[in-house]
Amino acid sequence: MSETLTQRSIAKGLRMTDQRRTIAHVLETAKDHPDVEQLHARATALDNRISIATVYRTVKLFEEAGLLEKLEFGDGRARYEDAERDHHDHLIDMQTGEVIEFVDPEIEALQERIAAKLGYDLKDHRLELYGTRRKADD
Amino acid sequence: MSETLTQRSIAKGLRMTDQRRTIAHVLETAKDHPDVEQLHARATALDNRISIATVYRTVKLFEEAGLLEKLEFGDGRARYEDAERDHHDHLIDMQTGEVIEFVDPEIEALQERIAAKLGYDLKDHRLELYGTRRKADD
DNA sequence: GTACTTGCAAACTCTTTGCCGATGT
DNA sequence: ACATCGGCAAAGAGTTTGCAAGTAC
Repeated sequence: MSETLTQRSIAKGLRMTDQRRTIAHVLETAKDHPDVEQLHARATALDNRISIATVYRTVKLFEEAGLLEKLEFGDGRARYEDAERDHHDHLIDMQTGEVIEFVDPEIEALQERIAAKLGYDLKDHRLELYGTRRKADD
Repeated sequence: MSETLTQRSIAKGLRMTDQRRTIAHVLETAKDHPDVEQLHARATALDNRISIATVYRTVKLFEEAGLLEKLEFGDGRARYEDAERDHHDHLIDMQTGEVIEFVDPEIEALQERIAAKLGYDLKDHRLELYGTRRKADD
């Protein structure tokens, strides 16, 4: 489970090219939540034979293989993170765009409880929870 | 507080045109979470002098006036709902796109607690919480 | 009357795709 | 060798914007 993204890609039967290896490396070493343009910039810095189309194709490929998780925080750009990392959720500051990761056991239970109340089986559905909190609202 | 969107728009000093009135009416009577294209279709059915550009401009205007809340559920389309409605959160079925509204006091407390733990003052920031739950993952 | 609003079409941003030469296995 | 991949440029989807005519106040 602590294999590299490249190793897991190969294990999934994906063909490993220089471009994919570089993109995988960028993803693995990213400590933030880069969007595709940022991934491309970082990948190109390591190897300039990588087009943005390839970055899009690669992240989609990895996502469909279950290696990456796609995150969409409402700014119109998709972000990706390693699906093998420990589970956590995200809190977004809508003013600054800052992304805060956190883990809270309650939210896990909460999602399960709400899903159960609504008759959703989490084995069959992937659910995402969107909670909004306004500045001075209730 | 139970005024119509049109009334609240006027109260905010916005100029009230036929188009805006119609769009406001569509928003008010919507029981689902229509995207801009759906809003335009419904508005046009009532008055065909409304272009999609005006729908985009109007929802943005209303949002900036604090009358509407913009929802982005990761499908690339923005949705809007009346900001004066009772507070609630959303759970999205990522397979079907179904949007489920719910209220849970715990999630409110949770957001406040996490924000406090991270040193965020909810008076100054609008925070959104994204919780992901995979089908067979933990 | 004047500043604001609208429709239209063009522009813009993010993402996907067709074509064809290049590459992995 | 052969299927697959990648670069490029064009196309798509959703959204924004410049402009000139129209409207609210």
